[in-house]
Parts: sequence; C-alpha cells; structure tokens
Amino acid sequence: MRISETPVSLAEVARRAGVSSATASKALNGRVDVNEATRARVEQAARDLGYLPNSLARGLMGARTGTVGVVTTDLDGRFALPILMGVEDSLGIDRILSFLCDARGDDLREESLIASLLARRVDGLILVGRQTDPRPSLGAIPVPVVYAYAESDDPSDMSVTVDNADVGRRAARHLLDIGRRRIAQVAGEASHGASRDRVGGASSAIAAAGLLEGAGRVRFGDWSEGWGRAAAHDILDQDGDVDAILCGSDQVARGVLDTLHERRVRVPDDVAVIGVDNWEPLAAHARPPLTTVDLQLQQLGRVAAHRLQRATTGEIRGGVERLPGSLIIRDSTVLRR
Amino acid sequence: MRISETPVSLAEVARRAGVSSATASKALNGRVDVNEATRARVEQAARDLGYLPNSLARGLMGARTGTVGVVTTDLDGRFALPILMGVEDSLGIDRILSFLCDARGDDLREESLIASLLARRVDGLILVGRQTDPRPSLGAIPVPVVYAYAESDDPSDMSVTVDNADVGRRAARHLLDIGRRRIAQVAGEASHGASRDRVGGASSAIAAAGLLEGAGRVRFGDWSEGWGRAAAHDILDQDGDVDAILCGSDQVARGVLDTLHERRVRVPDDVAVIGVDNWEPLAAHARPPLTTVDLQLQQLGRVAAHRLQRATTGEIRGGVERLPGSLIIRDSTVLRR
DNA sequence: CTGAAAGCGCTTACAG
DNA sequence: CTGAAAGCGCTTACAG
Repeated sequence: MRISETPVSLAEVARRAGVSSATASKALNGRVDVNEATRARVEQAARDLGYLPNSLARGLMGARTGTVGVVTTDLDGRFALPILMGVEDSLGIDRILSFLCDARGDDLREESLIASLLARRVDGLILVGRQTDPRPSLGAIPVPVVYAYAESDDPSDMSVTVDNADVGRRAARHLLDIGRRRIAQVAGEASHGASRDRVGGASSAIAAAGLLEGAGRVRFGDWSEGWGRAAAHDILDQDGDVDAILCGSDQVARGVLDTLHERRVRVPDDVAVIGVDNWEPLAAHARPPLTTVDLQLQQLGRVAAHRLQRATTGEIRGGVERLPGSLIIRDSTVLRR
Repeated sequence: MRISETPVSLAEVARRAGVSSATASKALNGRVDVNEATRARVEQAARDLGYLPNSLARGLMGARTGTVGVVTTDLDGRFALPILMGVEDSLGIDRILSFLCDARGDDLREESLIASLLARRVDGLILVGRQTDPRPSLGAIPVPVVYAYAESDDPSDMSVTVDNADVGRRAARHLLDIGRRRIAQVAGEASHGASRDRVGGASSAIAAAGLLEGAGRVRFGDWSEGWGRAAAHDILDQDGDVDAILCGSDQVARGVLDTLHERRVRVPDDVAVIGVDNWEPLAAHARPPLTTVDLQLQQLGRVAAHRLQRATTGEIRGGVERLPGSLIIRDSTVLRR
C-alpha cells in the first residue's frame, strides 16, 4: 500500500479520474449504481494518489465514526490486556479502532475521559474494571456502554464478567476427579468478591461430594506469593493430612509450591496444587508446572465488544453475563506422560 | 459534569444564549474579543445543555485532531503497558487521546492499521516494538512517527529505546561495589541484541575493574526460569567459586534463586543475584526479594510522546535516544536493616 | 449511470 | 464586540 506523504482529498481523486466527487464517493464505497469502467478508473486514481478517505468527514455525516472508547483503571495489572485483545479481535481491527485510556483509579479522571471520548463521538464505550466487584453505573449517556470484568451496579446495564463461583467449582471438581479427598483452600483477599465467590463455588462442590468434613480450613489472606508460602506452612502444621491445596490465584499457588518443595512434600504425589488465572509466565514455569483455571479474559473482551456492537446497531439488551473458567491441567495435579 | 443523553450542537447552545454560533464558538474557546457577560451566558447555556463540542468537526477544520496512534506488537507482553502509561502521562490524557492497536507481529496487519489510523487523521504515530532490535522504517508518511523500544533501522527517524549496555554496566558495577569479585553471567537469548548488549556492558565494567579473569563464563540461553535453574546448576558444578550471578532478566534470576535455594547456597551471603526488568510481581516477591535493574519503560513512553509532540509542532529532530536503567536494590544482593 | 447541491458541526477571516 | 458567510472533506437525496 502506497501512502501519500500529504493527505489527498476525494476531490483530487475525482479530478484525476475525470468524474465528480459524488461519483468518486459512490465508486469507492462499492455502491451498485456505478459503471464498472468508471469505478475502475476511480479506484486506480485513488491508488495512484495514495488516497486515504478522511474518516472525520465521514463521521461528521452522522453515521458511525468507527471508534470505541475503552476506559480501564487497571492498565498496570494483568487483567486489562487480554480483555483489550479480545475487544480488538471482535471489533475487527481495521474497521473499528479503539481509544484506550487509563483512569488510574481516579473517578474525576474517569469522568473527564468519558467526556473527552464522547466529544470524539465514539460509537460506544467499554469500561474495564480492576476487580470483579460491581462498580457505579454511568447512567444514561448518548452511546451504549458495556461494563467488563467489573459489572455495573445497575442490573439493567450491559455487563460481562467472570463467573467466579464456576471458577472455584471447576478447580474443586478437578481435585475431586483425581481422587483427592482432603482439600484445603488458600484464598485471596477476603474483601474481594472474586475471592469469596471462588471459595463459595469450591466449597459447594466439595460439600456436594460429601467431603466438607475432611476438608481443611479456608484461609483468606492476600494475592501474594508470600501469603501462599505462609499459608502452606500453616496447613502442614495444622491440617497435616491434606492431599490437595486449592489456591485463589497463581501467585498464591507459587508460594504454596515453594513451601511444599522446601518441606519435601511431593507435588502432586502427596499434595496436588491448583491455582487460578493461568498467568502463563508464572504458571507454566512453576515447578512443577501449575494446573490452574483460566479466566478466559480474552473471550470476555470478545463478548463485551460483541454486545457493544449489537447495541450500536439497535438491539439493546441489558443484563449481566458471567463467563465460565477453563481448566488447564499441568503437572501440579496430574503427572503427564 | 452533566452529559446530555443526545448530542447537543453549538447552534443549540448559541440559540439558548441568544448569540450566533460564531460568537458562541469564540466564547467557549476563550478568545479575547468577547464580552465577558456574553461569554458567561454562553458558558452557562453550554453547561445547561450538557454540551460536548464535536471534535470531528473541529478536526476537519485542519488543525490538530488531538489523537495519536500507538501501534504495538507486544500487547500480551509486559513491555508495551508501562510504555503506554508513559505515553498517556505525557500526552495529557484529556487533551490527546490515543488509539491503541496491536499488529500481533503481522506486517500486513501493521500496514493496514497504519492506513486506518492515517484515515482518522491522527496527529502522530508511536510504534512500540517487542524487542530492542531495530525494525524497518516506515519511510515518509504524512505525520511524525516515533519508534519506541525497537528503534528504526533508519537513523534519521526518531527512536527512543533502552540503553542495554548501560543496564548491564549498572548491574555489574553494583556487584563490584558490594565487593563481589567472581561474577558469572546468565544471559537471555543470544539472538536478541538486548541480551548481547547487556552482557557487553557488564563485561566491560568487570574488565575495567581488572576482574574479567576471575569472572565465570557467560552463558546464553533463553529468558525463562527453567533456563535460570539449569544455568545455576551448571555454574555451581563448573565455576564453583562464584560470589555473584548477573542474570539477563528477572525470570532467569528467579530460576537461579530457586536452584541456589535448593542447593543450600545462601543469598546474598555466599552468592549475590541480580536481575533485569524490575518486573514487580516476580522480583519483589522472590525469596529473597530480587535486586534488579529497572528498564524505566514508563519514562521511555513519556520521552517518546514528548518527542512526538515536539515534532508535531514543528521542531523535527531525528536520531536514536537510549535511556539508562535504574538500579533497584533488594535483599538478593544487600541485606537491608 | 452521473453530477450539482445541500448539509454534517465546527472555525475563521472579514464586515459591520 | 458580534454575526453572516465560506469552507474543512465527505455523503446523500434528488434531478437529469
């Protein structure tokens, strides 16, 4: 693709092709009522000149602008990224471009960002939260909004988030499936809904198997390796006979693995360990590689963008959608090969 | 800030204030030749109506559009993010918004993305690479371009990247400063310039101290924990008497720490360990917490955006700018308190 | 099938 | 200090 060094207008293309701008516009936009020879001439002229239609002008005409705004508050975290990629997947990158802005956890900044995006006449907004706990709704604004990861507190808004109970359930079921019976849980921060919901899902699966008695205590802490290390020591000292540890995140699981390794507990032979996140650099290179529940954030991004697009074209449907996790089996629960 | 549910035009604001659109425009844009009472009335009307100026229309008028395109090929990696945040810092988020697009390592996709961005009349482009090795220049296009992280292969383009030799040098000097004399290096991939340049910088610092003799071999591998573990075993077996290990990345360093811990080598007493990246979740929670050289990527993003802005306003200056690293001291080299 | 005209929402000389 | 007019680069009825 040749790109002209200075912008070329439709009028110039039309002139070179010997037609009016109206005809040039129709030819380039694939309208049917254009002579094929004319269309070819216009297209050739556009190519020769390195023409790139000014999408601001097009956007002014009232149709779509072909842009969406993605506002995150978690750019530095690891959640926004995969979601963003999913959004891109689903928007079709060269039709719709997205403005990415980070509110950095500041509500005023978020407000002014949104105003700024609306001034640019984005076709819609995706708000990506940093925790799965609900966030305040934006209320009524001129374009559709999808809340991703953190759902809106107004159930009539469109929200897409992770089904944390399902995530916990899948982790627990896997441990049960491989025959574990005494399952301890090392959860993340008790103040996070994600943490509580995962524990809830796991515990109900364990209870359904009639094993809640045999299970170790649930320990809440934070999301760090350090917490995982400390909790594992505590488990070995207090709940001595566990045969599996279900962790609230891969980071916690890494800490747990560390302690087990240090205390010569064999994984998975003596104790199976499972995490949540499937944060590759941490999980895949753990020793042994870590079984975990993937949050499918990229898929979450795809679904969010897809809902936004449907809303843009008219069919507005509110409601929260919760996406399931996906089990990724590695050596920390089942020795492969 | 009140936002109208349907877009409001300048004409409506003008009507409500009882003036012409021209006057309303001037009043809202802070031009001087407007009666203060009139200005107040217009501003009040704008507020009442929840007016948000249509920036497409403004962009059409030829001035700046207040948007830049950021094209990355490393969205999933950890380098693009901090750079992006730096870009945002420096653009001043509610004046200039950035389109973020991921080319996903596909040259054709990159090309079509850039065309798409130019069609939206961005004021400039920042191209973020995934490795520091030079990438092909885009050549002449209608807007200024800054190459970030991966410099352009055309030295007259504007590039901002990491000074990897400096990074290696800082790591080595720190080890020398704390009295280490037999320093082994576990480098990343030999095919990456980043890897070779860090080794180059470190080796020259070690040589300058007259200690290249005493140093262990340089081992190239990849950027993983697994490589760090293997290399550390090899070092203990072959170069038995090292008192420091300089690693090409934090991941490698984590692997090295693992092996040292397993073989009961005390860190930092017997062997000091240093990484590169300052990838917080990995480095800060290592055991012991890892001393490392921060790549200052956010600063890199700031510098890139700042150069872009200067270029936009006229003063175009090509050339490569290499930013130094910054030493972050933790317990793996110096026991604090 | 083609083109002249109007209009999208602003801003900018230019008169008054 | 204020406003009528032209124009930015497109697209869209509407004639022809």
